Amino acid sequence: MGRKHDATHARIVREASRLFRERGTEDVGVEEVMDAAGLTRGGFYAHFKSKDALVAEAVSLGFEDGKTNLFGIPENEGAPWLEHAARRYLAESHIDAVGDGCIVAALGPEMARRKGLARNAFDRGLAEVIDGVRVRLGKELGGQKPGRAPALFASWVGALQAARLVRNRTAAVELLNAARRASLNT
Amino acid sequence: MGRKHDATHARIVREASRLFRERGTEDVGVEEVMDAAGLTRGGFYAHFKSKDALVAEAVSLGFEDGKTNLFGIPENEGAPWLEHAARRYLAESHIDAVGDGCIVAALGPEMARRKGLARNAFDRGLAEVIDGVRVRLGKELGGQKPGRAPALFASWVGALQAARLVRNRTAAVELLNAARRASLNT
DNA sequence: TGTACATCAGTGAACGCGCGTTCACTGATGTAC
DNA sequence: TGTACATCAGTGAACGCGCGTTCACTGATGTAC
Repeated sequence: MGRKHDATHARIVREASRLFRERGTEDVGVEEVMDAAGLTRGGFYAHFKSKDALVAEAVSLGFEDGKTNLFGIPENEGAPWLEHAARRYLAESHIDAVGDGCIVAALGPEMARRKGLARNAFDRGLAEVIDGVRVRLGKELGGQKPGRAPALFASWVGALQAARLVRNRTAAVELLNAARRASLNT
Repeated sequence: MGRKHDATHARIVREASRLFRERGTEDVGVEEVMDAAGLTRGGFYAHFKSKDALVAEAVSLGFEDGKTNLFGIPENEGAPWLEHAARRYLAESHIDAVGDGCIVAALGPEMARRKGLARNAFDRGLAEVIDGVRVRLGKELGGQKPGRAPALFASWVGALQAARLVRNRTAAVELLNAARRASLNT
């Protein structure tokens, strides 16, 4: 279990996380993930106990990406966190960046049906994201409306999913903008 | 193509629509759908050209269910449509009623990745639902805020998905209530 | 510095298995006279 | 009303194929003396 092993492991997880977000966990097989990492199918089980274990790690990485995007925003900026985060999450570029985008928007319903390691990893990640939103929202609103965080984040997820379903790009961007305005009012 | 054929066809589509919403279109096979309809695998292709064709019909039926739930509300009641619809869509019972519930919340992201007949049926259904929301909202708000409908519906979808992901039932119901309150304010 | 051996990281072929799809067949229902 | 035939609706076995998983093997790297 040397450095090379760890680096390869991380590469597999990163490719898997991207592919799963782009096309779902059922449509992407072990071989395709290993191909993307520049390896062959057989080596997979030297790194993961099962595909479920890979999905779990890929999900956790997805949440790390998500937390970076949501919370990795300069705190000492003029505008409040909520405005920054809403603008970033509901950006037009997020419509296309499926593989690097929010894992809840990409895999939420599919994870809700799932059991095992992957589901556990998803539960943990989602709780962390919502807690993060709650904390930052609480600071800005001075402790009022503590229960807003989960529904607020959920409205962003729904908006992004809908924007990806709407074929008309202008309508999709308008939808994101309307969701952002609704988030900032109140 | 007699009456019996049509009745069987409808039964297959209904069972398929329920199973797909409950467990996704990839995890549910042709055999399981036929089993649920009390038939054997072989008869499937006397009814559908392909599994994709079945998914398309199941999706359309799902949207018919959804439109009935959203718009089949007595118009001559005291409270406005928006309040009725939000209360119904964001009801606690909708968390559990996956197979009979909103098909956008169940299959949205998976449909966004799809092509073919099923995707076309989904696009058509979603556009009809959003148009319906727009019309009813326009009547009540007297033509102001015409662009709110898509983001409003999307926020409901996101809230329902999130409520299904949250393991704590109390927190899930609070999330739905917060989403409802946010929909009614503004 | 060189040699011998152990461990590591990955290869490539093979395994069951379940899937979507096809097809020859069968029993039931409907129609013609 | 009865008989002969055609059509209908569904059966059950079989087909390729791709999947997750296993495993014997190999070349490269590291370690001991």
